[in-house]
Amino acid sequence: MTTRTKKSGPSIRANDRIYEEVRNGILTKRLPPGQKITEELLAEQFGVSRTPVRSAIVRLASDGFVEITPHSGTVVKRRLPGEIAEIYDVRALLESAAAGLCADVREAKDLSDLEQLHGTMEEIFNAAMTGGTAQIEELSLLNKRFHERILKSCRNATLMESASRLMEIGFLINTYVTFSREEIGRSMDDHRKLITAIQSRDVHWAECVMRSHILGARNSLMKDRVGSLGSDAAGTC
Amino acid sequence: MTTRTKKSGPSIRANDRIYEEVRNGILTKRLPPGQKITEELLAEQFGVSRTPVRSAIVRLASDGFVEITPHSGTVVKRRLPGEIAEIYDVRALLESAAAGLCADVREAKDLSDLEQLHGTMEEIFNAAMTGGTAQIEELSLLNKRFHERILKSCRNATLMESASRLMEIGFLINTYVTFSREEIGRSMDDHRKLITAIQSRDVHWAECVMRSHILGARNSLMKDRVGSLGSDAAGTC
DNA sequence: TGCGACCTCCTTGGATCCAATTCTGGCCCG
DNA sequence: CGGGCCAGAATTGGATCCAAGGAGGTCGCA
Repeated sequence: MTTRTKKSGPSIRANDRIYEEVRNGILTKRLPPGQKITEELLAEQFGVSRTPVRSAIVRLASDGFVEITPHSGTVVKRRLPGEIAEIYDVRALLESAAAGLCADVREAKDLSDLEQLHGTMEEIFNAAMTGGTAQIEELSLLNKRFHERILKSCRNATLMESASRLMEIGFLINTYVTFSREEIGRSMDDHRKLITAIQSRDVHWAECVMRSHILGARNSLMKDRVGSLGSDAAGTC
Repeated sequence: MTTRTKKSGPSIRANDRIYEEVRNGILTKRLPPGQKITEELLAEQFGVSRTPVRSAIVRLASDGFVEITPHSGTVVKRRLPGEIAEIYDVRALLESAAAGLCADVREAKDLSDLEQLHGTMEEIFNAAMTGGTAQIEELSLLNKRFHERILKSCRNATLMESASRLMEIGFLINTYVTFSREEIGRSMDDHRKLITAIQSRDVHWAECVMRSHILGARNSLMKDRVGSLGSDAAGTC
């Protein structure tokens, strides 16, 4: 995770802009793993010198998005397939704990936010079911927000940060992996149950649902098939 | 965590040297929280230009050791007291899982390494008991190695990395916090039990011992007292 | 023809200079 | 006497230039 430097007011460092942009490119797979990144080229594309580009690349490397080999070059980091399972295992650990804590404190604002996020997701999903084209990217984003909202509500910034970090790297892998419509439906059911568990302050239930939710996604990802929905379904967890 | 750039052979980048050195200074509290860091000064101290210093600082910021405010300066990051509890809570989660996994696979090399580390710690501790001056720093380092060894043996690099990251930040806080001789003794008992649990492949026991071990340390740290041993005892977990 | 050494080009690492911004201290005015 | 404003100094951000190291191609030799 990057300790973001405070961007106060109108002064945006080229540094930050480039970091953000390139990171985005990597997450959306516009810059695929193994893609070579040259400072010169980026500098040209952004209309700046190599200096801010270098800063951005150093940060990207520090955050695990790219890999620098001295005097040779920088490439978008390749992730081994096994890492997917690892990441999801750790996410299951951290996020189930977060869900439990969230159920324990159960603040009204947390619940209403989760309800709203889930409601929007259901709308989009149902629209897709009734013939509309699935806004998969939108669903994926909302899903991420849902998980992040639970992490935030556990009142442990360290836990939140550790898990967020893993989520981002995870998305870096599974964005193009497809899930079936059934799997997405099950995922949304999980979210529903999660909200209910938190609502009823059932710490243990919340933990178990979250763990099951994430390990389920892990299992789906492990049997790398192409999915029965479209060709562009996105991660469900 | 920093994705360390491969330092192949004899070519060491000034970049890396400075990062390592400053990070070390922060961990040993030679550079206390809130300490201002100027590129110019560091450059002078290391006999290089500001360029590699800037790279190092960017990495340090990315790894959460310092905080950059644009055009203003860089300071060693201050950690709120509450973060200690947070970090130990998450460590308890991650490392107990690692201990369980370690007990599950139970490879001979893992056990012998742990035995050896523990043996050395006992020697130093006993020497201190019989009148010798306690090598607190040495004990602290061995303790860190012990925990890292368990993390390594769980065969999940992601888990290891997440936990290591937290351990380092933790040491950043509690290096000067003192533990009593009794507490250090209890901590070593925990390690002993941990080895036994792993030896007998008792996954659940290993998990519980580790969790208790870390939460115990968390509790000790929370009642920030000065301790009954010397004035320089170090973290026990 | 295959292997190895060398050489050139490409890319990054570091140094230095200039620009932009923010902080500080002093001064003026109310 | 206090607060706000302005200017200078200090410090970081960015640009450009030069150096160092590595990868790939080519030529020569066995």
